[in-house]
Amino acid sequence: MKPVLKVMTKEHTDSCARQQFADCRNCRLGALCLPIALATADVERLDNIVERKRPLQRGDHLYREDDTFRSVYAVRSGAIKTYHITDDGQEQVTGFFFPGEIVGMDGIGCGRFGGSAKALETTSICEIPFESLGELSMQLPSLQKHFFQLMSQEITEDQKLITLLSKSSAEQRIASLLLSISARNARRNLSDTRFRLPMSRTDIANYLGLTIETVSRLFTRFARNGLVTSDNKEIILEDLNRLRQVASVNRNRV
Amino acid sequence: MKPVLKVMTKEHTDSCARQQFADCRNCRLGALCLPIALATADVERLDNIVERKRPLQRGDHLYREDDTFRSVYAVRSGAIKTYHITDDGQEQVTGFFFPGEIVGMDGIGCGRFGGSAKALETTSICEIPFESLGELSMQLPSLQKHFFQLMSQEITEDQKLITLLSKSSAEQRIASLLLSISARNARRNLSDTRFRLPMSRTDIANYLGLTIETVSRLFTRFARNGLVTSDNKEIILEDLNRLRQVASVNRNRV
DNA sequence: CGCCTGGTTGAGAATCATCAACATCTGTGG
DNA sequence: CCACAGATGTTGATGATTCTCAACCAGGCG
Repeated sequence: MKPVLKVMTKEHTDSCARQQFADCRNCRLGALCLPIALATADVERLDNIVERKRPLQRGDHLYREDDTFRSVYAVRSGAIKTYHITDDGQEQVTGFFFPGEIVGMDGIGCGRFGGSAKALETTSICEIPFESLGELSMQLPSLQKHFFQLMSQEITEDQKLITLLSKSSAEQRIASLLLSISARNARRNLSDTRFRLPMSRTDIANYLGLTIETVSRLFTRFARNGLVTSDNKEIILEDLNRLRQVASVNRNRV
Repeated sequence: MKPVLKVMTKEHTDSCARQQFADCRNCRLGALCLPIALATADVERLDNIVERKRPLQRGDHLYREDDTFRSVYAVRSGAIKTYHITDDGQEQVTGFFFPGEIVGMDGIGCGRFGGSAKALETTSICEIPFESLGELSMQLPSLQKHFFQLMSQEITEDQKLITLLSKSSAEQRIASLLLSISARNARRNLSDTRFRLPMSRTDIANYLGLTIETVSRLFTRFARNGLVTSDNKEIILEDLNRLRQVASVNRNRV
Protein backbone atom coordinates (compact mmCIF):
# COMPACT_ATOMS: atom_id res chain seq x y z
CA MET A 1 0.00 0.00 0.00
CA LYS A 2 1.32 3.34 -0.98
CA PRO A 3 0.87 6.07 1.61
CA VAL A 4 -1.91 8.52 0.91
CA LEU A 5 0.71 11.20 0.73
CA LYS A 6 1.50 9.99 -2.77
CA VAL A 7 -1.57 11.86 -4.01
CA MET A 8 0.07 15.13 -3.11
CA THR A 9 3.01 14.72 -5.46
CA LYS A 10 3.44 16.52 -8.71
CA GLU A 11 0.86 14.23 -10.26
CA HIS A 12 -1.64 16.03 -8.10
CA THR A 13 -3.48 17.67 -10.96
CA ASP A 14 -4.11 14.47 -12.81
CA SER A 15 -5.05 12.56 -9.71
CA CYS A 16 -7.75 15.06 -8.96
CA ALA A 17 -8.96 14.90 -12.50
CA ARG A 18 -9.43 11.21 -12.05
CA GLN A 19 -12.13 11.83 -9.48
CA GLN A 20 -13.79 14.99 -10.70
CA PHE A 21 -14.35 13.61 -14.13
CA ALA A 22 -18.11 13.49 -14.00
CA ASP A 23 -18.48 14.95 -17.47
CA CYS A 24 -16.91 17.01 -20.22
CA ARG A 25 -18.23 20.24 -18.80
CA ASN A 26 -16.03 20.40 -15.78
CA CYS A 27 -13.18 18.31 -17.10
CA ARG A 28 -9.97 20.06 -16.22
CA LEU A 29 -8.46 18.92 -19.45
CA GLY A 30 -11.35 20.27 -21.49
CA ALA A 31 -9.44 22.97 -23.21
CA LEU A 32 -6.75 20.48 -24.20
CA CYS A 33 -8.78 17.49 -25.16
CA LEU A 34 -11.48 18.92 -27.38
CA PRO A 35 -10.89 22.65 -27.12
CA ILE A 36 -13.83 23.46 -29.27
CA ALA A 37 -15.55 26.74 -29.30
CA LEU A 38 -18.68 24.86 -28.44
CA ALA A 39 -21.68 26.48 -26.89
CA THR A 40 -22.49 25.08 -23.46
CA ALA A 41 -25.47 23.23 -24.82
CA ASP A 42 -23.24 21.61 -27.43
CA VAL A 43 -20.70 20.45 -24.89
CA GLU A 44 -23.59 18.75 -23.19
CA ARG A 45 -24.42 16.87 -26.37
CA LEU A 46 -20.80 15.84 -26.77
CA ASP A 47 -20.78 14.77 -23.17
CA ASN A 48 -23.71 12.49 -23.78
CA ILE A 49 -21.85 10.32 -26.26
CA VAL A 50 -18.61 10.03 -24.29
CA GLU A 51 -18.18 6.87 -22.27
CA ARG A 52 -15.87 6.68 -19.28
CA LYS A 53 -14.11 3.39 -18.91
CA ARG A 54 -12.54 1.92 -15.86
CA PRO A 55 -8.79 2.53 -15.63
CA LEU A 56 -6.33 0.41 -17.55
CA GLN A 57 -3.49 -1.19 -15.66
CA ARG A 58 0.07 -1.01 -16.87
CA GLY A 59 0.43 -3.32 -19.84
CA ASP A 60 -3.31 -3.51 -20.59
CA HIS A 61 -4.32 -2.90 -24.17
CA LEU A 62 -6.69 -0.11 -25.06
CA TYR A 63 -7.09 -1.71 -28.47
CA ARG A 64 -5.13 -4.03 -30.68
CA GLU A 65 -4.06 -3.91 -34.27
CA ASP A 66 -6.90 -5.04 -36.55
CA ASP A 67 -9.58 -4.58 -33.90
CA THR A 68 -12.70 -3.15 -35.44
CA PHE A 69 -12.57 0.61 -35.16
CA ARG A 70 -15.49 2.05 -33.25
CA SER A 71 -14.11 4.86 -31.13
CA VAL A 72 -11.29 7.24 -30.58
CA TYR A 73 -10.00 7.69 -27.04
CA ALA A 74 -9.02 10.67 -24.94
CA VAL A 75 -6.38 10.05 -22.31
CA ARG A 76 -7.52 11.41 -18.94
CA SER A 77 -4.57 10.41 -16.80
CA GLY A 78 -1.60 8.11 -17.18
CA ALA A 79 0.10 7.41 -20.49
CA ILE A 80 -0.39 5.30 -23.59
CA LYS A 81 2.04 4.06 -26.20
CA THR A 82 0.95 3.10 -29.70
CA TYR A 83 2.86 0.59 -31.76
CA HIS A 84 2.81 -1.61 -34.83
CA ILE A 85 4.12 -5.07 -35.33
CA THR A 86 6.13 -5.17 -38.55
CA ASP A 87 5.95 -8.00 -41.07
CA ASP A 88 8.91 -9.67 -39.48
CA GLY A 89 7.48 -9.52 -35.99
CA GLN A 90 9.30 -6.55 -34.55
CA GLU A 91 7.62 -3.85 -32.54
CA GLN A 92 7.70 -0.26 -33.75
CA VAL A 93 6.58 2.33 -31.23
CA THR A 94 4.79 5.10 -33.12
CA GLY A 95 3.76 7.46 -30.35
CA PHE A 96 3.30 8.33 -26.71
CA PHE A 97 0.06 9.90 -25.53
CA PHE A 98 -0.45 11.96 -22.40
CA PRO A 99 -3.55 13.38 -20.68
CA GLY A 100 -5.66 15.54 -22.97
CA GLU A 101 -4.43 13.82 -26.12
CA ILE A 102 -6.50 11.71 -28.51
CA VAL A 103 -5.50 8.17 -29.47
CA GLY A 104 -6.82 5.96 -32.22
CA MET A 105 -7.37 8.27 -35.16
CA ASP A 106 -5.40 6.04 -37.48
CA GLY A 107 -8.28 3.57 -37.30
CA ILE A 108 -10.78 5.84 -39.01
CA GLY A 109 -9.48 4.98 -42.43
CA CYS A 110 -10.01 1.31 -42.97
CA GLY A 111 -12.42 0.55 -40.16
CA ARG A 112 -9.73 -1.26 -38.20
CA PHE A 113 -6.98 0.02 -36.00
CA GLY A 114 -3.69 0.20 -37.83
CA GLY A 115 -1.73 -0.47 -34.67
CA SER A 116 -2.12 -1.34 -31.01
CA ALA A 117 -2.33 0.92 -27.97
CA LYS A 118 -1.10 -0.13 -24.57
CA ALA A 119 -1.03 1.54 -21.14
CA LEU A 120 2.42 2.45 -19.87
CA GLU A 121 1.06 2.90 -16.35
CA THR A 122 -2.34 3.05 -14.71
CA THR A 123 -4.37 5.07 -17.16
CA SER A 124 -7.91 6.33 -17.39
CA ILE A 125 -9.63 6.94 -20.67
CA CYS A 126 -12.69 8.55 -22.20
CA GLU A 127 -14.08 6.61 -25.11
CA ILE A 128 -15.64 8.65 -27.89
CA PRO A 129 -17.74 6.42 -30.17
CA PHE A 130 -17.03 7.47 -33.69
CA GLU A 131 -20.39 6.73 -35.26
CA SER A 132 -22.14 9.02 -32.85
CA LEU A 133 -19.38 11.52 -33.28
CA GLY A 134 -19.90 11.44 -37.02
CA GLU A 135 -23.58 12.15 -36.60
CA LEU A 136 -22.93 14.83 -34.05
CA SER A 137 -20.35 16.43 -36.33
CA MET A 138 -22.96 16.56 -38.98
CA GLN A 139 -24.97 18.86 -36.78
CA LEU A 140 -22.08 20.77 -35.22
CA PRO A 141 -19.83 22.21 -37.89
CA SER A 142 -17.30 23.34 -35.33
CA LEU A 143 -16.97 19.83 -33.98
CA GLN A 144 -16.40 18.38 -37.42
CA LYS A 145 -13.85 21.03 -38.14
CA HIS A 146 -12.16 20.40 -34.87
CA PHE A 147 -11.88 16.75 -35.61
CA PHE A 148 -10.32 17.45 -38.95
CA GLN A 149 -7.90 19.61 -37.05
CA LEU A 150 -6.99 16.94 -34.59
CA MET A 151 -6.28 14.53 -37.40
CA SER A 152 -4.19 16.92 -39.35
CA GLN A 153 -2.29 17.74 -36.19
CA GLU A 154 -1.48 14.10 -35.94
CA ILE A 155 -0.20 14.19 -39.51
CA THR A 156 1.95 17.18 -38.63
CA GLU A 157 3.27 15.43 -35.54
CA ASP A 158 4.13 12.35 -37.53
CA GLN A 159 5.95 14.46 -40.08
CA LYS A 160 8.01 16.05 -37.35
CA LEU A 161 8.98 12.60 -36.22
CA ILE A 162 9.86 11.68 -39.79
CA THR A 163 12.18 14.65 -39.97
CA LEU A 164 13.67 13.76 -36.62
CA LEU A 165 14.37 10.20 -37.69
CA SER A 166 15.60 11.19 -41.08
CA LYS A 167 17.91 14.06 -40.26
CA SER A 168 19.00 13.90 -36.67
CA SER A 169 21.73 12.28 -34.66
CA ALA A 170 20.97 10.14 -31.64
CA GLU A 171 21.77 13.11 -29.40
CA GLN A 172 19.25 15.33 -31.13
CA ARG A 173 16.55 12.70 -31.12
CA ILE A 174 16.72 12.28 -27.39
CA ALA A 175 16.94 15.99 -26.71
CA SER A 176 13.89 16.50 -28.93
CA LEU A 177 11.89 13.83 -27.16
CA LEU A 178 12.67 15.33 -23.77
CA LEU A 179 11.68 18.78 -25.01
CA SER A 180 8.47 17.44 -26.50
CA ILE A 181 7.45 15.84 -23.24
CA SER A 182 8.47 18.97 -21.40
CA ALA A 183 6.25 21.12 -23.62
CA ARG A 184 3.32 18.77 -23.27
CA ASN A 185 3.70 18.87 -19.51
CA ALA A 186 3.68 22.64 -19.60
CA ARG A 187 0.38 22.53 -21.49
CA ARG A 188 -1.07 20.62 -18.60
CA ASN A 189 0.34 23.06 -16.08
CA LEU A 190 2.82 20.56 -14.77
CA SER A 191 6.50 21.28 -14.39
CA ASP A 192 8.33 21.47 -17.70
CA THR A 193 11.65 20.68 -16.05
CA ARG A 194 11.00 17.85 -13.59
CA PHE A 195 8.93 14.84 -14.47
CA ARG A 196 8.78 11.10 -14.62
CA LEU A 197 9.19 9.37 -17.94
CA PRO A 198 6.42 6.79 -18.05
CA MET A 199 8.07 4.69 -20.75
CA SER A 200 11.00 2.31 -20.57
CA ARG A 201 14.37 2.91 -22.19
CA THR A 202 13.45 0.17 -24.60
CA ASP A 203 10.36 2.09 -25.70
CA ILE A 204 12.33 5.30 -26.08
CA ALA A 205 14.98 3.54 -28.15
CA ASN A 206 12.38 1.86 -30.29
CA TYR A 207 10.46 5.08 -30.86
CA LEU A 208 13.58 7.01 -31.80
CA GLY A 209 15.07 4.29 -33.98
CA LEU A 210 18.04 3.66 -31.68
CA THR A 211 19.24 0.87 -29.41
CA ILE A 212 18.74 0.90 -25.65
CA GLU A 213 22.49 1.06 -25.17
CA THR A 214 22.72 4.25 -27.17
CA VAL A 215 19.84 5.79 -25.25
CA SER A 216 21.40 4.84 -21.96
CA ARG A 217 24.78 6.21 -22.94
CA LEU A 218 23.27 9.50 -24.02
CA PHE A 219 21.33 9.95 -20.81
CA THR A 220 24.59 9.58 -18.93
CA ARG A 221 26.39 11.88 -21.35
CA PHE A 222 23.67 14.51 -20.94
CA ALA A 223 23.99 14.16 -17.18
CA ARG A 224 27.77 14.48 -17.35
CA ASN A 225 27.38 17.69 -19.35
CA GLY A 226 24.91 19.18 -16.89
CA LEU A 227 21.99 19.08 -19.30
CA VAL A 228 19.84 16.80 -17.20
CA THR A 229 19.83 14.96 -13.94
CA SER A 230 18.28 11.56 -14.19
CA ASP A 231 17.48 8.92 -11.64
CA ASN A 232 16.12 6.11 -13.74
CA LYS A 233 12.74 7.41 -14.93
CA GLU A 234 12.72 10.55 -12.84
CA ILE A 235 14.30 13.32 -14.84
CA ILE A 236 15.18 16.96 -14.34
CA LEU A 237 15.99 19.17 -17.29
CA GLU A 238 18.71 21.39 -15.88
CA ASP A 239 19.16 23.71 -18.84
CA LEU A 240 16.28 23.95 -21.27
CA ASN A 241 18.03 26.43 -23.54
CA ARG A 242 21.13 24.37 -23.94
CA LEU A 243 18.96 21.33 -24.51
CA ARG A 244 17.19 23.21 -27.30
CA GLN A 245 20.55 23.96 -28.85
CA VAL A 246 21.55 20.33 -28.73
CA ALA A 247 18.22 19.38 -30.32
CA SER A 248 18.60 21.75 -33.23
CA VAL A 249 22.29 21.93 -34.04
CA ASN A 250 22.32 19.75 -37.07
CA ARG A 251 25.09 17.89 -38.67
CA ASN A 252 24.98 19.31 -42.15
CA ARG A 253 23.32 16.74 -44.31
CA VAL A 254 22.39 17.43 -47.88
CA MET B 1 7.56 20.86 -80.18
CA LYS B 2 7.26 17.28 -79.09
CA PRO B 3 5.92 14.93 -81.72
CA VAL B 4 2.35 13.87 -81.22
CA LEU B 5 3.58 10.34 -80.96
CA LYS B 6 4.69 11.16 -77.46
CA VAL B 7 1.10 10.76 -76.37
CA MET B 8 1.29 7.08 -77.18
CA THR B 9 4.03 6.25 -74.67
CA LYS B 10 3.43 4.52 -71.39
CA GLU B 11 2.18 7.78 -69.97
CA HIS B 12 -0.70 7.36 -72.30
CA THR B 13 -3.33 6.95 -69.62
CA ASP B 14 -2.43 10.11 -67.80
CA SER B 15 -1.99 12.15 -70.90
CA CYS B 16 -5.47 11.30 -72.00
CA ALA B 17 -6.78 12.16 -68.59
CA ARG B 18 -5.34 15.59 -69.07
CA GLN B 19 -7.71 16.25 -71.89
CA GLN B 20 -10.77 14.32 -70.91
CA PHE B 21 -10.93 15.92 -67.55
CA ALA B 22 -14.09 17.83 -68.07
CA ASP B 23 -15.48 16.83 -64.71
CA CYS B 24 -15.40 14.32 -61.89
CA ARG B 25 -18.00 12.11 -63.52
CA ASN B 26 -15.85 10.84 -66.32
CA CYS B 27 -12.48 11.27 -64.68
CA ARG B 28 -10.50 8.13 -65.27
CA LEU B 29 -8.92 8.48 -61.88
CA GLY B 30 -12.28 8.79 -60.18
CA ALA B 31 -12.16 5.54 -58.34
CA LEU B 32 -8.71 6.39 -57.01
CA CYS B 33 -9.11 10.00 -56.15
CA LEU B 34 -12.36 10.12 -54.27
CA PRO B 35 -13.63 6.57 -54.57
CA ILE B 36 -16.82 7.30 -52.77
CA ALA B 37 -19.95 5.32 -53.03
CA LEU B 38 -21.62 8.49 -54.11
CA ALA B 39 -24.87 8.56 -55.99
CA THR B 40 -24.52 10.09 -59.43
CA ALA B 41 -26.32 13.20 -58.33
CA ASP B 42 -23.86 13.60 -55.48
CA VAL B 43 -20.83 13.31 -57.71
CA GLU B 44 -22.33 16.18 -59.62
CA ARG B 45 -22.45 18.28 -56.50
CA LEU B 46 -18.85 17.40 -55.74
CA ASP B 47 -17.93 18.24 -59.28
CA ASN B 48 -19.40 21.68 -58.91
CA ILE B 49 -16.97 22.70 -56.19
CA VAL B 50 -13.84 21.31 -57.80
CA GLU B 51 -11.70 23.80 -59.68
CA ARG B 52 -9.31 22.77 -62.43
CA LYS B 53 -6.13 24.75 -62.49
CA ARG B 54 -3.73 25.20 -65.32
CA PRO B 55 -0.76 22.84 -65.23
CA LEU B 56 2.21 23.50 -62.99
CA GLN B 57 5.65 23.46 -64.53
CA ARG B 58 8.53 21.57 -63.00
CA GLY B 59 9.66 23.48 -59.92
CA ASP B 60 6.45 25.48 -59.55
CA HIS B 61 4.92 25.53 -56.10
CA LEU B 62 1.40 24.30 -55.54
CA TYR B 63 1.48 25.98 -52.16
CA ARG B 64 4.11 27.07 -49.68
CA GLU B 65 4.61 26.52 -46.01
CA ASP B 66 2.48 28.97 -44.00
CA ASP B 67 0.22 29.81 -46.91
CA THR B 68 -3.36 30.13 -45.74
CA PHE B 69 -5.06 26.80 -46.12
CA ARG B 70 -8.13 26.91 -48.34
CA SER B 71 -8.08 23.75 -50.40
CA VAL B 72 -6.76 20.29 -50.73
CA TYR B 73 -5.50 19.18 -54.13
CA ALA B 74 -5.90 16.05 -56.21
CA VAL B 75 -3.05 15.24 -58.56
CA ARG B 76 -4.35 14.53 -62.06
CA SER B 77 -1.09 13.92 -63.87
CA GLY B 78 2.58 14.48 -63.13
CA ALA B 79 4.07 14.30 -59.64
CA ILE B 80 4.36 16.46 -56.53
CA LYS B 81 6.79 16.41 -53.65
CA THR B 82 5.96 17.85 -50.25
CA TYR B 83 8.65 19.15 -47.95
CA HIS B 84 9.38 21.15 -44.83
CA ILE B 85 12.15 23.54 -44.09
CA THR B 86 13.62 22.71 -40.70
CA ASP B 87 14.59 25.32 -38.12
CA ASP B 88 18.13 25.30 -39.36
CA GLY B 89 17.16 25.80 -42.98
CA GLN B 90 17.44 22.28 -44.31
CA GLU B 91 14.88 20.71 -46.55
CA GLN B 92 13.05 17.58 -45.46
CA VAL B 93 11.06 15.81 -48.15
CA THR B 94 7.96 14.31 -46.53
CA GLY B 95 6.20 12.70 -49.46
CA PHE B 96 5.75 12.08 -53.15
CA PHE B 97 2.30 12.27 -54.70
CA PHE B 98 1.15 10.67 -57.94
CA PRO B 99 -2.04 10.92 -59.99
CA GLY B 100 -5.14 10.13 -57.99
CA GLU B 101 -3.58 11.09 -54.68
CA ILE B 102 -4.59 13.99 -52.44
CA VAL B 103 -2.08 16.61 -51.29
CA GLY B 104 -2.41 19.24 -48.60
CA MET B 105 -4.32 17.57 -45.82
CA ASP B 106 -1.78 18.60 -43.22
CA GLY B 107 -3.02 22.15 -43.64
CA ILE B 108 -6.47 21.46 -42.28
CA GLY B 109 -5.27 21.63 -38.71
CA CYS B 110 -3.99 25.10 -38.12
CA GLY B 111 -5.45 26.88 -41.14
CA ARG B 112 -2.02 27.09 -42.74
CA PHE B 113 -0.03 24.58 -44.69
CA GLY B 114 2.53 22.85 -42.55
CA GLY B 115 4.88 22.41 -45.48
CA SER B 116 5.36 23.26 -49.13
CA ALA B 117 4.37 21.32 -52.23
CA LYS B 118 6.30 21.55 -55.47
CA ALA B 119 5.90 19.99 -58.92
CA LEU B 120 8.58 17.48 -59.89
CA GLU B 121 7.52 17.69 -63.53
CA THR B 122 4.66 19.19 -65.49
CA THR B 123 1.68 18.47 -63.32
CA SER B 124 -2.04 19.11 -63.48
CA ILE B 125 -4.17 19.50 -60.43
CA CYS B 126 -7.76 19.63 -59.26
CA GLU B 127 -8.33 22.06 -56.44
CA ILE B 128 -10.94 21.12 -53.88
CA PRO B 129 -11.89 24.15 -51.77
CA PHE B 130 -12.16 22.97 -48.22
CA GLU B 131 -14.83 25.32 -46.97
CA SER B 132 -17.23 24.16 -49.61
CA LEU B 133 -16.14 20.63 -48.98
CA GLY B 134 -16.93 21.04 -45.31
CA GLU B 135 -20.42 22.20 -46.10
CA LEU B 136 -20.91 19.49 -48.66
CA SER B 137 -19.69 16.88 -46.19
CA MET B 138 -22.28 18.10 -43.81
CA GLN B 139 -24.92 17.04 -46.27
CA LEU B 140 -23.21 13.92 -47.61
CA PRO B 141 -22.26 11.63 -44.75
CA SER B 142 -20.37 9.33 -47.07
CA LEU B 143 -18.21 12.19 -48.30
CA GLN B 144 -17.33 13.25 -44.78
CA LYS B 145 -16.52 9.71 -43.87
CA HIS B 146 -14.42 9.35 -46.95
CA PHE B 147 -12.45 12.41 -46.08
CA PHE B 148 -11.80 11.12 -42.61
CA GLN B 149 -10.58 7.98 -44.30
CA LEU B 150 -8.20 9.81 -46.59
CA MET B 151 -6.70 11.63 -43.66
CA SER B 152 -6.25 8.58 -41.56
CA GLN B 153 -4.72 6.83 -44.54
CA GLU B 154 -2.19 9.59 -44.63
CA ILE B 155 -1.51 8.97 -40.95
CA THR B 156 -1.03 5.30 -41.69
CA GLU B 157 1.31 6.10 -44.57
CA ASP B 158 3.37 8.40 -42.41
CA GLN B 159 3.64 5.73 -39.77
CA LYS B 160 4.92 3.27 -42.31
CA LEU B 161 7.57 5.76 -43.25
CA ILE B 162 8.42 6.22 -39.58
CA THR B 163 8.95 2.50 -39.24
CA LEU B 164 11.01 2.46 -42.39
CA LEU B 165 13.27 5.25 -41.17
CA SER B 166 13.50 3.88 -37.70
CA LYS B 167 14.16 0.23 -38.37
CA SER B 168 15.57 -0.26 -41.82
CA SER B 169 18.94 -0.25 -43.51
CA ALA B 170 19.63 1.92 -46.52
CA GLU B 171 19.10 -1.10 -48.76
CA GLN B 172 15.64 -1.75 -47.36
CA ARG B 173 14.61 1.86 -47.57
CA ILE B 174 15.35 2.07 -51.25
CA ALA B 175 13.79 -1.28 -52.02
CA SER B 176 10.67 -0.17 -50.14
CA LEU B 177 10.43 3.10 -52.02
CA LEU B 178 10.73 1.35 -55.35
CA LEU B 179 8.05 -1.14 -54.35
CA SER B 180 5.78 1.63 -53.14
CA ILE B 181 6.01 3.46 -56.44
CA SER B 182 5.56 0.19 -58.28
CA ALA B 183 2.35 -0.55 -56.37
CA ARG B 184 1.00 2.93 -56.91
CA ASN B 185 1.67 2.58 -60.63
CA ALA B 186 -0.21 -0.70 -60.64
CA ARG B 187 -3.20 1.05 -59.07
CA ARG B 188 -3.24 3.36 -62.04
CA ASN B 189 -2.94 0.47 -64.48
CA LEU B 190 0.57 1.43 -65.48
CA SER B 191 3.45 -0.99 -65.50
CA ASP B 192 4.61 -1.99 -62.05
CA THR B 193 8.03 -2.97 -63.31
CA ARG B 194 9.12 -0.25 -65.72
CA PHE B 195 8.74 3.41 -64.96
CA ARG B 196 10.41 6.73 -64.72
CA LEU B 197 11.28 8.11 -61.31
CA PRO B 198 10.12 11.72 -61.41
CA MET B 199 12.30 12.78 -58.49
CA SER B 200 16.03 13.38 -58.28
CA ARG B 201 18.49 11.24 -56.34
CA THR B 202 18.77 14.15 -53.96
CA ASP B 203 15.05 14.02 -53.24
CA ILE B 204 15.14 10.28 -52.77
CA ALA B 205 18.07 10.54 -50.39
CA ASN B 206 16.42 13.33 -48.47
CA TYR B 207 13.12 11.49 -48.21
CA LEU B 208 14.75 8.29 -47.00
CA GLY B 209 17.14 9.96 -44.61
CA LEU B 210 20.26 9.00 -46.56
CA THR B 211 22.92 10.78 -48.58
CA ILE B 212 22.91 10.92 -52.35
CA GLU B 213 26.11 8.91 -52.42
CA THR B 214 24.51 6.06 -50.54
CA VAL B 215 21.48 6.13 -52.81
CA SER B 216 23.65 6.13 -55.88
CA ARG B 217 25.80 3.26 -54.62
CA LEU B 218 22.74 1.19 -53.82
CA PHE B 219 21.21 1.69 -57.24
CA THR B 220 24.40 0.37 -58.77
CA ARG B 221 24.55 -2.48 -56.26
CA PHE B 222 20.94 -3.42 -57.04
CA ALA B 223 21.80 -3.35 -60.72
CA ARG B 224 24.90 -5.49 -60.18
CA ASN B 225 22.75 -8.05 -58.34
CA GLY B 226 20.15 -8.17 -61.08
CA LEU B 227 17.41 -6.60 -59.00
CA VAL B 228 16.92 -3.59 -61.23
CA THR B 229 18.15 -2.04 -64.42
CA SER B 230 18.47 1.69 -64.21
CA ASP B 231 19.35 4.33 -66.72
CA ASN B 232 19.32 7.49 -64.69
CA LYS B 233 15.64 8.03 -63.90
CA GLU B 234 14.29 5.25 -66.08
CA ILE B 235 14.09 2.13 -64.04
CA ILE B 236 13.11 -1.50 -64.55
CA LEU B 237 12.40 -3.76 -61.61
CA GLU B 238 13.83 -7.05 -62.81
CA ASP B 239 12.75 -9.23 -59.91
CA LEU B 240 9.88 -7.98 -57.78
CA ASN B 241 9.94 -10.94 -55.45
CA ARG B 242 13.58 -10.67 -54.64
CA LEU B 243 13.14 -6.95 -54.18
CA ARG B 244 10.39 -7.67 -51.66
CA GLN B 245 12.76 -9.94 -49.83
CA VAL B 246 15.41 -7.27 -49.71
CA ALA B 247 12.85 -4.80 -48.43
CA SER B 248 11.68 -6.95 -45.57
CA VAL B 249 14.69 -8.91 -44.36
CA ASN B 250 15.46 -6.94 -41.28
CA ARG B 251 18.60 -6.75 -39.32
CA ASN B 252 17.47 -7.80 -35.88
CA ARG B 253 17.10 -4.65 -33.89
CA VAL B 254 15.69 -4.57 -30.38
C1' DC C 1 33.19 25.53 -75.87
C1' DG C 2 32.99 25.82 -71.12
C1' DC C 3 30.05 26.08 -67.23
C1' DC C 4 26.80 24.18 -64.13
C1' DT C 5 23.88 20.84 -62.24
C1' DG C 6 23.21 16.14 -61.13
C1' DG C 7 25.08 11.68 -60.69
C1' DT C 8 28.83 8.10 -59.86
C1' DT C 9 32.77 6.14 -57.61
C1' DG C 10 36.60 5.70 -54.18
C1' DA C 11 39.14 6.14 -49.56
C1' DG C 12 38.95 7.22 -44.88
C1' DA C 13 36.31 8.61 -40.70
C1' DA C 14 32.46 8.77 -37.43
C1' DT C 15 28.42 7.29 -35.48
C1' DC C 16 25.93 3.93 -33.78
C1' DA C 17 25.00 -1.19 -33.42
C1' DT C 18 26.47 -5.53 -31.50
C1' DC C 19 28.10 -8.51 -28.06
C1' DA C 20 29.11 -9.19 -23.43
C1' DA C 21 29.60 -8.36 -18.60
C1' DC C 22 27.80 -6.28 -14.83
C1' DA C 23 24.55 -3.38 -11.84
C1' DT C 24 20.03 -2.21 -10.23
C1' DC C 25 15.28 -2.59 -9.59
C1' DT C 26 10.86 -5.18 -8.79
C1' DG C 27 8.14 -8.34 -7.24
C1' DT C 28 7.46 -13.02 -5.32
C1' DG C 29 7.73 -16.49 -2.00
C1' DG C 30 9.77 -18.19 1.91
C1' DC D 1 11.71 -8.85 6.32
C1' DC D 2 14.95 -11.04 3.57
C1' DA D 3 16.52 -13.71 -0.46
C1' DC D 4 16.34 -14.62 -5.03
C1' DA D 5 14.98 -14.53 -10.04
C1' DG D 6 13.83 -12.03 -13.98
C1' DA D 7 13.49 -7.88 -16.06
C1' DT D 8 15.52 -3.48 -16.93
C1' DG D 9 19.33 -0.44 -17.25
C1' DT D 10 24.48 0.75 -17.50
C1' DT D 11 29.07 0.44 -19.21
C1' DG D 12 32.97 -1.18 -22.12
C1' DA D 13 35.26 -3.14 -26.35
C1' DT D 14 34.78 -4.05 -31.11
C1' DG D 15 32.93 -3.71 -35.66
C1' DA D 16 29.73 -2.51 -39.57
C1' DT D 17 27.10 0.73 -41.94
C1' DT D 18 26.81 4.90 -43.66
C1' DC D 19 28.60 9.61 -43.80
C1' DT D 20 32.19 12.89 -45.40
C1' DC D 21 35.32 14.61 -48.52
C1' DA D 22 37.08 14.55 -52.96
C1' DA D 23 37.71 13.48 -57.67
C1' DC D 24 35.54 12.51 -61.75
C1' DC D 25 31.87 11.88 -65.46
C1' DA D 26 27.63 13.08 -68.35
C1' DG D 27 24.23 15.92 -70.10
C1' DG D 28 21.94 20.52 -70.88
C1' DC D 29 22.37 25.33 -71.95
C1' DG D 30 24.04 29.85 -72.73
